[in-house]
Amino acid sequence: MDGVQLSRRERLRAQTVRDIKEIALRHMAAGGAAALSLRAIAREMGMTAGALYSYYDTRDDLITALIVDVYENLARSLEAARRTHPDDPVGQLVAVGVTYREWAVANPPEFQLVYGDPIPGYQVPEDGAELAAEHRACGVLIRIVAAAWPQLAAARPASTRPAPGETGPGPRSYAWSDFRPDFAAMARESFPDLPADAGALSLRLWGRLHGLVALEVYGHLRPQVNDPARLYRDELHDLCALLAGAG
Amino acid sequence: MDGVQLSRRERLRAQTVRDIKEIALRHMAAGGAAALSLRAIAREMGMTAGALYSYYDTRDDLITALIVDVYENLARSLEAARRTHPDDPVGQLVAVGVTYREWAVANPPEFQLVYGDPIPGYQVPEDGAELAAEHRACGVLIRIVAAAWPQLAAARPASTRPAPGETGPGPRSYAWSDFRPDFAAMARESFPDLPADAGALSLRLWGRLHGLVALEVYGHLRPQVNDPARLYRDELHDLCALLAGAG
DNA sequence: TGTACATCAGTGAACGCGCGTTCACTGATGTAC
DNA sequence: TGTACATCAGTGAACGCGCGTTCACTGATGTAC
Repeated sequence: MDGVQLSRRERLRAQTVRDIKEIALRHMAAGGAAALSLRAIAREMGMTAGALYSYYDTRDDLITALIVDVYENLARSLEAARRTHPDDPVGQLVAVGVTYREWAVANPPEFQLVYGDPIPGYQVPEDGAELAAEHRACGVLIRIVAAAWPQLAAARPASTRPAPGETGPGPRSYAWSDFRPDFAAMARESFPDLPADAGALSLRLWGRLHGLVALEVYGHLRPQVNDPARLYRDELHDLCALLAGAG
Repeated sequence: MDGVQLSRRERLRAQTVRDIKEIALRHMAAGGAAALSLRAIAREMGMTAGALYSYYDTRDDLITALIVDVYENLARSLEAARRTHPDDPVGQLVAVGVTYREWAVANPPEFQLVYGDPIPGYQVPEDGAELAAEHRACGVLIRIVAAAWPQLAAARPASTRPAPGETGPGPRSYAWSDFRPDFAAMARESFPDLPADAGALSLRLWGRLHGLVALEVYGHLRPQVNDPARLYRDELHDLCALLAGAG
């Protein structure tokens, strides 16, 4: 596949790693992220629990590998969705939004793992691997906002919608110093001239996508509405109005 | 307090129940909802694990009691916030939104318990107590939307913002049959003439409030932005534009 | 091609731990006369 | 006011369970000559 010749042993090993991860995610689907158990995985693989220690030094190492994997799959899906609408930020946002929801609904354990409760006893590794993976997923929205920004800036003087009525003065502008250095660096690396307001807008868009999706995945929408997807579609629709600069 | 004379035994018992719940919530703050353990609670209370069985028949009973408690505290807080701005739906929405975030940020374990991962092994009771409690919290938003609806309906012909550009035709209207009977009943009990579109709008507003709050509570905003509260404030601001009918 | 050696995935048993739950019991609190 | 009895919160020990991790080992796969 990737041109590197693998020995029989290496191929088996890679396959076993894939199996371990796949089973781990499946188990989480049933019992939540806290139900991730080395012994249970080994049992389903027909191995001894101790055997897993030739693949991961510790339970936390497995969890970290899963989390990084999940972020990367998500980022890949979102980026693919974005690319289906070249030169059309609004279309991109709809595609990414729909993909975000569909991914979450189709893979609840993955969603829980990265956006849900922290796993009891799990320590986030200090090498920042998780953070980098998360930023990659977030970068998709930044690219969309960056593409839309010229029109947006032209359509309205301030960077966000002006204040209606009695809710006080409109929001002030952001500066890049309002963001963490890692995040600012990630955004400005690809788009050196991007204003900080675009970063803020990206995060807010992320929040809007996330809200209904999180509620649905955790079962807080189904007891109320028959078709959560429709609600989400309507929401995406309004959200595009914000991006299109059409008031 | 409530006029009923309690025996010494009954007072002690009520106090113990309060202690149990308080300790349980505190433990969840440290280890997530999965870290809730009868033995750990008993240990901190200076009791034997078995002693807890004079208060709750089973671990799940304790969890149910906690969940209902949390929903009721939340609903009380939100309703109090709403009442600080009589006859001003936009002000109410801001107050409720701010309160929702502040409650979540101040009480992560409570937030996790009701909006986070399901607890491993926990079975939702069939008496619907949880659902009723959740509807109570949701009802606050419905009351706000209901109060704002006359102006909203006057400001725009369709119930939601018209479609900008190429995102297809605008959203269709909702009917109450699009919602679950319990939810529809809850909404129409207080507001018999409320159109179904108002129910949809309430849920969407809830989603918007929830998105940034969930991201923040689970640590997905702090690595990016210095002041998540400001982002949320800006978001609330736009959200009010939607409610005020000002396009 | 065959032999000697190194690698290493996996075994099986053990470790110490915390868990929810049950059960016979003790002893203080409350009640009826 | 005192006595006899009922209630019931809490004890302490035990149950069977699953967990992460370690360790000496076996035996198949791979490598060097």
